[in-house]
Amino acid sequence: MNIYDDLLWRGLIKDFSDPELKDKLNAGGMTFYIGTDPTGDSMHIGHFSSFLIATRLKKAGHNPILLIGGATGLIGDPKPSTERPMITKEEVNHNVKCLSEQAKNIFGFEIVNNWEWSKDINFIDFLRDYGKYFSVNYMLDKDVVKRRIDEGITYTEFSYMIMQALDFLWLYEHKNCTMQVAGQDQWGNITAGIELIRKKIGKTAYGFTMPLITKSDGVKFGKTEGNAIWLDKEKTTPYEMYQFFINSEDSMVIDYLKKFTFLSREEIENIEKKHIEKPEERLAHKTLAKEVITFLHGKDEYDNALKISEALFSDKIWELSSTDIINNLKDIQKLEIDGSKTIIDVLIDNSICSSKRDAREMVLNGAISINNKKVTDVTYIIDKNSAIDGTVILLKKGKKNYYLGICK
RNA sequence: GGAGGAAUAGCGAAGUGGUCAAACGCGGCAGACUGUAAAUCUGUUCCUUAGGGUUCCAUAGUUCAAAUCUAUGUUCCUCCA
Repeated sequence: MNIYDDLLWRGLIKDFSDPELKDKLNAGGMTFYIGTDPTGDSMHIGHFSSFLIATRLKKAGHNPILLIGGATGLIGDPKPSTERPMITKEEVNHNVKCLSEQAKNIFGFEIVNNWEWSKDINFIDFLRDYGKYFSVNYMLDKDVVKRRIDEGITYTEFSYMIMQALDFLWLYEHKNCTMQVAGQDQWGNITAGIELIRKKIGKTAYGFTMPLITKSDGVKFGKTEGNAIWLDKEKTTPYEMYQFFINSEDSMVIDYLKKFTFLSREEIENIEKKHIEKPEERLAHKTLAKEVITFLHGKDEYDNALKISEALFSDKIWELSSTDIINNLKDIQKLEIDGSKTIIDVLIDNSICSSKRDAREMVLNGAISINNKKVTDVTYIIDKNSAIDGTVILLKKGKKNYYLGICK
């Protein structure tokens, strides 16, 4: 299967700048870029899917460049809802450094920073050399701007698309970069770049976007309990990531396999068949977790995540000794246990519950287990006596949240 | 610069002097059923030493009593120039 058909089958193509691009994609040999702004110090699962497209294209013989927006990150891409809070220059620099390193480790692409060519453009030149190519009418017609007309948009964010357009132009001129790939929310910015290149130097550039990955209710994919799933294993442990994927909705899991893994069409269709026959075995979920974690963190981390998950969710754990537990569960969240405390205090001190009222409610609801036994007594004392072998306390909140306490 | 309007819990949105810790919806969390899925049903969602305490943009006031009235300020929106 050629790359275009493969991307199409995986549902990774949303907007497409030019029908000609299809043949160009299949021919290979294009230099293209994919960008991200340094809004945080780690990429999350949302970046992952789009960067994987770059890997797919690379495998098809294209040449990827990764752009980190050290300049555009200082301005802020307009969100559909509200103005972004500005982040400090120090923070941006820090994030640029973290993201560059992370991207290099995971994907190994050439990395550029648009600060390099944006920093010396002065305001007058900006207006004369670039502003002149954009009519306000054209800019107002962009979806991101339109959606902000009622809410309000500052001149700063309004200007963002020009900055991104000049990135594309610069890369075209200096790196022979002829294509830009991004998420669907970037479509307006991509076309602005294509327009600028056409008007200013009379060349044709290309671009396409991938659709936003959502859950079945339309909510953006990639968050759990309000937190993003980060690619940095210090921020989201492989175990947490395993749990995230294993809990994917049945109705979406095949779609995720297409978008997050390199498995072939035959392999995925085969898994889909088994998934439909025996959904309770969750083969698709397990494969998804395995593929992604192995790609990001390697086989050892995956094996460990799998081992923890199987231990916690199969009751095998109760056959293990305290030493085994400590060695095997290194990724689950730790509890501070010193001396003896009531269960309420333990829940609050470890931010498992937000207040005493909340903690008491959890206990009374039967949501809290210590070493797999439900605790419904709010005065229950946690100390060595309640620990396995006098050292290990495994606390569970709800069905899926485990915490490990070690008594010394 | 001028004229109007708005600001309520994570979000949306009721409430226009006491019966308001503030209806309702969404979201979150938990329980039941399951397969660590979805759907459904139930409970819960400011803090608490369970007596109460602190809230409705901010500050100052009126009142026995303020989310609700007054003044000033802040922010946002609409229209006019």
